[in-house]
Amino acid sequence: MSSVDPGEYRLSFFKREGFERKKCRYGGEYFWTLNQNQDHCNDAPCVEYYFWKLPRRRGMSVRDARQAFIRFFEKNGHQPIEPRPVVARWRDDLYLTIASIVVFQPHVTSGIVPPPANPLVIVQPSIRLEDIDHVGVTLGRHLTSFEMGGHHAFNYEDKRIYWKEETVELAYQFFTKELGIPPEHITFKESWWEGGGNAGPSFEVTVGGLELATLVFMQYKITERGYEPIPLKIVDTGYGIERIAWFTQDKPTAFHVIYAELFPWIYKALGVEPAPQKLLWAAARDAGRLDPDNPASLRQFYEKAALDAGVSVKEAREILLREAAVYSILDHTKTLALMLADGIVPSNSGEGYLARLVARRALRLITQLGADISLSEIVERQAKLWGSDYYPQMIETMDYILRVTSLEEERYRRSLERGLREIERVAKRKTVITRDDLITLYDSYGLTPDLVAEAAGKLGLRVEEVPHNFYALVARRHGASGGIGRPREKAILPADVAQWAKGFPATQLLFHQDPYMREFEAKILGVRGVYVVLDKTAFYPTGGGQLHDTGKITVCGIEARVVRVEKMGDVVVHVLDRRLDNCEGQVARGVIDWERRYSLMRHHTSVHVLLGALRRVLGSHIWQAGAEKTPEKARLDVTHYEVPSRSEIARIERLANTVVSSRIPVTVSVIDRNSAEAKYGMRLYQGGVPLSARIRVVKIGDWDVEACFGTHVANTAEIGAIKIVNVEKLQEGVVRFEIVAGSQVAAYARELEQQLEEAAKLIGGSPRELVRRLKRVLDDNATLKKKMKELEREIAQHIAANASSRELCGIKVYAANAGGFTEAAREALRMLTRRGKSIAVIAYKRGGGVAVEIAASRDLQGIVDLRRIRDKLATLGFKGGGKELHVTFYSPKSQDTSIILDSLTTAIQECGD
RNA sequence: GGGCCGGUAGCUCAGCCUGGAAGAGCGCUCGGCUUGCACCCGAGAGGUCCCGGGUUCAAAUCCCGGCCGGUCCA
Repeated sequence: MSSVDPGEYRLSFFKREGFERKKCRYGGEYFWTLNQNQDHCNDAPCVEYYFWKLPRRRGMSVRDARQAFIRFFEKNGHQPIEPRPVVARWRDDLYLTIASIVVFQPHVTSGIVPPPANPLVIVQPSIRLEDIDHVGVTLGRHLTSFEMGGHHAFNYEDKRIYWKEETVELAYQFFTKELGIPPEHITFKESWWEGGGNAGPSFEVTVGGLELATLVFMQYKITERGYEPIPLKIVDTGYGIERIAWFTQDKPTAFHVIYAELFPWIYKALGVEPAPQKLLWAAARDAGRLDPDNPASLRQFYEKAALDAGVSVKEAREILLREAAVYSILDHTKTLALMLADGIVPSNSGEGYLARLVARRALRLITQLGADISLSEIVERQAKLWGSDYYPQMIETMDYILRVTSLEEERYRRSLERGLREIERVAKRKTVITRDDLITLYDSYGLTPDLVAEAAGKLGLRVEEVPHNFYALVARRHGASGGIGRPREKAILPADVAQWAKGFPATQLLFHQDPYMREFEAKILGVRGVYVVLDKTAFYPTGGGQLHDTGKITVCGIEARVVRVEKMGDVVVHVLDRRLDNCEGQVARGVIDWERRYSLMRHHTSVHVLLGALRRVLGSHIWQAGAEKTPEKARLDVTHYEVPSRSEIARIERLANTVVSSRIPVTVSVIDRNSAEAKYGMRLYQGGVPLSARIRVVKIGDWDVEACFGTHVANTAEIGAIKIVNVEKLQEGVVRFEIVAGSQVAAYARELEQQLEEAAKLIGGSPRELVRRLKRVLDDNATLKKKMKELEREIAQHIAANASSRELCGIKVYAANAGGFTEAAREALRMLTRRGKSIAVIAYKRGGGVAVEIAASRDLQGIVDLRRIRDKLATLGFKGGGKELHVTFYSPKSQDTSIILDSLTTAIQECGD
């Protein structure tokens, strides 16, 4: 922000109440206050925390603060809205809900969908992991999960709700009346907010050194030309619920307030002695000024706390870091419980990785403290605590939460073991662990430098000093990112065609009016080569994971095949196998390939049925991660933490088929988005979120309901049958189910039959006897293998026994020809050199030529060097080499082996000592 | 989605850097010792060195591609 018009912040509210605009003597920001003597902005890092000294309402818990917030704004004309999950599944550019406004982006903020209420109030659990390293160290300024209270107003050009004046006044009323803060202690600091392509002026509301709220006025769009006003002006406020609770209590850190119920217990569970109150308070007052990224600031922080508390700096640092670890564990376990309760499956990519990251951090901290408690035990406490407060889903999904947490613990334990073995391996080779080693150990095994140092110390290894920018160095190894967020669909039509198609009115979708329509007549609106746009169509375009229809279009005496159908916005584009020039304006007759379409419909409905079955058998964390329906089969990728067992798969299949035989009607309705969400929740959005005010809802009785564009059968009975034909792990946290339905079940069975028959034919016998025959063949194979081995051994013995031998300088020299028995040759070499003082030469055929392998008994180590006969063999056309006691040579020409053997023994004699 | 690490006996792994006769411990089988045991002693069986290609006289080892797992990061 370079030059904001000061007028943006000049409110008549300030004038009326007597606020003055001043400039902070430290940070230089402008702020508004009633206190004529105030010369600072009242915000960290310009002042230390002193809110404990202010008169104010006392003793609010997080729950109290949340309720007070909602009730105050409800009283002032706002409608309370239920919070959304912390997993932002409706966003393709974000994994987690990081603020209350995220709930309304992009559908409401873009103006397409009206807000569920206006104005509204919401307390939205939010997760931000950017500052995860600072959690605890700053004694409460940073949290990975927090509740963001927001009162939002959406001002349309023709409908104004409220804007800056009312927003600031509401905040002022809330803080003075609800929290009892003396007006002269409230500071409104001028600021500028940007995010998600929008921008606007904002006020930060600070009291006693603590920022309690931010009031944002979204009014610009950020473009290449700069800021442009947007028609929809949005009041976006964020009140820190946890901070408000902390503010009202005389507690040194936010954690003492948020986790009051867990407090004595967590120290005992972790085996940590709580920090002395004096030190804690000394640190707490100064914590607002701490810049945890700055080593100098950290040093000062500990020095000051030590001085104030009268302890050594070393002691202060140790105690406070241990405290920070306890706080972080509290923070991370709550965040993990939140993530898991909303259905995240930990994995190595996507939002799953974020859950694993949080779990890993907590586990490492537990390890660091040397505590003897399982992560799941702490997570269970958190889930019980918060589940009975604002997050009932934690209770509902408790089994899943605990199951997955202990799986993560197990995983952590295993990779820790793996890493420690790696350190041992390094220890064998060298005595110092370098910085590069540290980075590799962290990057490949997840071992943090302190864990390495501890393990290395035990092994007597020296560890190089950890670079201050360690994590930056790790990041540097990872190079450029592959793009943020979830992958987007790529272009399917040539750019010029896509552009052309946009010029037509929305195509009337006959397949939605009647999915059973096979033939129709429509007017040709436009033709561009093989691309055709009609005023209405029964041809389904690829979308929602369902493949397009095929068929034919007859017009002006031409019959053309429809080979592909795509959707560009609201316009359906038919791709033909020939050009339809000069047919524009004519009425065309379309006929779709019904077999294909019906198969697609059955598969599509089957996928919805399957999803319902998966949720019931595997749990409510099951979300669609991808789907594709073709005429041959359908596949559904879902989030799950392991490949389901055979019995689970059987249960899923049985349940799905029960739904088929229950003859459940499939109903489709296009309804207002807010009421659909209110009725069915986020579950609706399995295959992505359409950006529209009304959504198409496909409902299968009480079994499943999804927002869906596809064509469906009218009753589950039409599916006929569902067969799961394949289940596999697609990637960590995602399992793929492949199914066939309807007549494809028969096709699948026929294919299996054919395979059985083919196998039976190969093996001899009928399909019925296949298993029995196969067992026999495998047994035979094993016996044969064994016999072969014995035979090789016997041949080896034979070769060894028949080897010519002569004695040279007290060393026996054997020579033999092994023909084509390579393995036997090796074995014979071993036999002949086992007794000592012996050398064996064996020739055998290999490829088109002849190989010679020479070995000496181990007791000749240092006495003979077989490599010295290399020159001699080279004259015979051999190449090769080896070690002192074992050499191999090869000649591509077939040679008389007896001559070679003879000359070799001579050579050995010549070389012999 | 990308970087890094890994895949060798039923299990846990060594060997790979520096190419040259496939290894250890546990488990298994048999024998001995023992009233019994997570005891001890001896012998033995057990291998697609992940898959495919390349380099080489020679590849578990080096190079390329793929599959699978781990880990860090988007």
